[in-house]
Amino acid sequence: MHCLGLMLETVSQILASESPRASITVRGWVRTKRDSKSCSFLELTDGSCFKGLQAVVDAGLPCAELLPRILTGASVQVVGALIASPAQGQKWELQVTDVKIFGEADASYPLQKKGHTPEFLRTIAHLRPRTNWFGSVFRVRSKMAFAVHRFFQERGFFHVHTPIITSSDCEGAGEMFRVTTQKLNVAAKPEEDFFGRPTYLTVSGQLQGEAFACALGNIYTFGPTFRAENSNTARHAAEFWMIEPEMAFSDLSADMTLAEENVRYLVQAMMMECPDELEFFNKFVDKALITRLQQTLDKPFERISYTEAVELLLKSGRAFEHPVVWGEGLQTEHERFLAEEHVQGPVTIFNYPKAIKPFYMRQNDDERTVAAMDLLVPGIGEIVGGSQREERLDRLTAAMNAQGLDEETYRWYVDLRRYGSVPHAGYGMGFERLLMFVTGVSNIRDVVAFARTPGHAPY
RNA sequence: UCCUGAGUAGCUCAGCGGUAGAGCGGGUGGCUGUUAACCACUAGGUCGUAGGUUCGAACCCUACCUCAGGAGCCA
Repeated sequence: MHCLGLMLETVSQILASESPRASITVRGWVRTKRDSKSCSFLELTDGSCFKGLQAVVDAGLPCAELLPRILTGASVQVVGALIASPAQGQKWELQVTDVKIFGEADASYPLQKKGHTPEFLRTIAHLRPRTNWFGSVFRVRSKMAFAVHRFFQERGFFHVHTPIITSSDCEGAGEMFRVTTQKLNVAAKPEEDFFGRPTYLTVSGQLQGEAFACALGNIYTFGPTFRAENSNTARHAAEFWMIEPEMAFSDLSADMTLAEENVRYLVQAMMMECPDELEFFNKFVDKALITRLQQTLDKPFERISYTEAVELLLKSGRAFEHPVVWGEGLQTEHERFLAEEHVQGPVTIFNYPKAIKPFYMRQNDDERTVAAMDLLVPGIGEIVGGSQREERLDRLTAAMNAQGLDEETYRWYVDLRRYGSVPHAGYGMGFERLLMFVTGVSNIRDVVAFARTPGHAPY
């Protein structure tokens, strides 16, 4: 029936045509059909770009008999001539000579030509990429993932594949998912389990990343991470992707600079490489999106020390729900004030109190703070968290003891300080949070293909 | 996990003690080089689940489930 051996031009390529074409073939899905007396208009999309191709089927053609079976959602092949469209609304259209149906879609197809809420579309995550909205999100996601690699590769960073299954938690960055082959309801005997010890899905590739930075110089990881936290917010998922560079012979200042450049590079990539999607998001998702992204590029990012930030918050005269106290973590409302009102743009907070940060962060000379940094962006909050790592053996082991960590588990990590230790620094950037920032999408579930959240993994 | 709000037709919602409603979407007919077309007709519902109050519950009460917004935790 259909010859599928040929790689056809995509709708994206066809719409970029310079001149009319005698005969082309297009395969895709019908987004809408509009019938007229003399002809029918099919809006075809193959997923390759935001815009669809209008195919015009003359009512007199033999293949027009198929039209009653071609409803919204049907998959078809159309052959015809690409001509300049005589009507407003599109540059090109296809004057159809032949139509074939791959698969019909009946009236129960949920994506009828009508606006749908993101909440409803979440319940049909297997079909939602066929919508304008989610098609755009996932094209952007792909472009951004490639841009992440480009950013680091252009700077000579090596991509390291750190393990997904691990036996070391990253200082309890979050609750972990246990990985086991043991049957339920037997007494847990980790020494008899598959790996002979308790293992988990990784919460971060940082510790292993440090090992490779202390060998290859500058490295990055970019892969899935898992948190079993019972977090029910629009900004948390149980499975998410994290970008984690680690630089040898580097300090907090260089770390902050890299993070800032990284965010700007990806914002720039969004604006240069996804113009149709950007315009769509700006119109239907977040009307301030383009303005905000442009400001991100125009203005240097600000940096404020934690201590300064606390002073700013205290001086603001704001009645915060949570009191501002030096030594406590910054609450969401505090971070929002700093990024959205004080700076009105991305801002990096650095040198946090030692007591609220994990053991591996480098102690500052003041003995009260560590060389940690969080990059906050308006609307989302923390998008990057990083630090200079403690490279001094005695300081590191002291911090581990103070936080009650098992030396044996971290022996290999401590070895990095025992043999040829170097100052080094790195950070973690939440890929989904970055996507939320560049698309204006306000719920993390809507930038993940099949989102995993507490009580929810239906695919 | 906590606080608040919401679950009624395929979708978005109205109805808030007395016979189940609208718009969109679907079907049929009409009109039209159409752009989320338009006009007429039509089909479509255990009112989230389980109890309770009442002569009578979509509506009031209780529990649970799901979703959303906010908080905590974080990326």
